[in-house]
Amino acid sequence: MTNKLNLNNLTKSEEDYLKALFQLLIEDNSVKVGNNQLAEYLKVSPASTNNMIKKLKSKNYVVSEKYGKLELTEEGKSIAVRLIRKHRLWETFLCNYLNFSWDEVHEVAEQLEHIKSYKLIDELDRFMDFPTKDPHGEVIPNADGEYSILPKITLSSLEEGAVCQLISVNDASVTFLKYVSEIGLALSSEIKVQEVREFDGSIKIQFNNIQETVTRKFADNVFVKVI
Amino acid sequence: MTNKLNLNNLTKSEEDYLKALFQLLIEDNSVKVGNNQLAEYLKVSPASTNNMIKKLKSKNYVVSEKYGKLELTEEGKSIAVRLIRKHRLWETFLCNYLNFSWDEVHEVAEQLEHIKSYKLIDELDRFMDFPTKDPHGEVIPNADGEYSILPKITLSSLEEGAVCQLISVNDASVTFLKYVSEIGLALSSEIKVQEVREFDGSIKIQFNNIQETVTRKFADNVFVKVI
DNA sequence: TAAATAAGTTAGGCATGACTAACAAATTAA
DNA sequence: TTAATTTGTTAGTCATGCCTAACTTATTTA
Repeated sequence: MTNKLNLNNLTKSEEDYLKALFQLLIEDNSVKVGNNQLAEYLKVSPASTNNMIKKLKSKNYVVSEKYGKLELTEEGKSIAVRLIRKHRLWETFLCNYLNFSWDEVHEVAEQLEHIKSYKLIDELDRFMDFPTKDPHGEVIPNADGEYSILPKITLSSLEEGAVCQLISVNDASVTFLKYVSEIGLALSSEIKVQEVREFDGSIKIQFNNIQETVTRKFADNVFVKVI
Repeated sequence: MTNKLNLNNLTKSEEDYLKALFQLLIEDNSVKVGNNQLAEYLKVSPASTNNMIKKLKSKNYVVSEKYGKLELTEEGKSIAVRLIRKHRLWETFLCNYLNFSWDEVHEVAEQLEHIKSYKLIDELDRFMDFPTKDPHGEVIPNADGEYSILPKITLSSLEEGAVCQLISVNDASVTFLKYVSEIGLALSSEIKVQEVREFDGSIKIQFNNIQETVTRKFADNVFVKVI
């Protein structure tokens, strides 16, 4: 178990970098995450990333060799997981209690996840009776930072004829989320891959008696469980 | 009615200064608020305040002449009121739904009031069924920024023999709030001023068959209605 | 009313976290 | 195996918002 007592005097930026790194490294299970990749993910310049990584290394949250790949220390991971927990609990609250829709919660949760108070988030958790998944289907880490990282199978990775169930979607793009709900997809929807077109990677799918053709980019953001 | 469409691109600091100025000017009904007074209230140096006031003047939130008293424009007031609304709604939420006590809410609400989302705060308001007072007895402005500023009579301003009812307390000090609840005072408590001591301004009060002697400083932070 | 005090302002500095431009190292391809 | 490309680093700049020290203007009060 990692240190629970540190009062987390990190800046908003430091937190953003650690969370981004965690999502690239652990959630996306990348073999190598480099400086430029992190910069692109965060939409800042490589120079800014380089600076911040130096700082995070000096604080022992990040480890890397010069010109080498970036890695998180246990401490770094622990901070990132707590941020993810906060983000997902707030998203759940916004959706389930404050009438926010799927696609409206991300931006506000990005702000709320930086509020510093252990009591706040643990009480919010209790208030909602300890939810285990957020509105996008993502697992919410518990107060001890434990959670299962489900292997993320994208819809785009399936072959023709496969039948699957929608378990989560990438929440980072409002337009994507709007599109998902517009065509009628929802968590747990059963999807059949009818045709995969070599030419542009687009996929013809069927669900609830609806047929749709979606792009490769779309299918990359839809995570499924094969059934 | 003031402009509702501005998307409020103010920094946290700018918001803090506007809110502080509002509380000194309007809520405390001060005849004159100067640079140093504002600096002291915010616990920053007069030089910092001077800088920020320049910036807020250039943005038309503040008006003042060189070496003159500070004043808020309508726009400035409107922003401050919205911050106060957010602060008090969050305090109410923390107390009534998340098991926070009187003295724990202020610090977290100071963070939450800077979250930028009209929907968030209006939905929170609706969720709690439009409360009109926060846990410390302060009036919560409505979504249009309207609210009554009750004349604040401090316990310290009363004379011997006066009987009054506690309507609100200054929420800025944790130690003060702890003390208030420890001695058994609560909102609506009926208080009788038994003795005012010239020497040090301390006051002997009686409430719920309890007798207590409180300091002048304490009595300055307790707001009452004479009955 | 002149000196003392209080209040307000300016100048210059520092930390954070962005940026661009220039350069160095590593990787990939010809 | 060298050249091209990608990736990473460094140097220098800028805005924000804080600071101290020095200075100016206003207000008191002796």
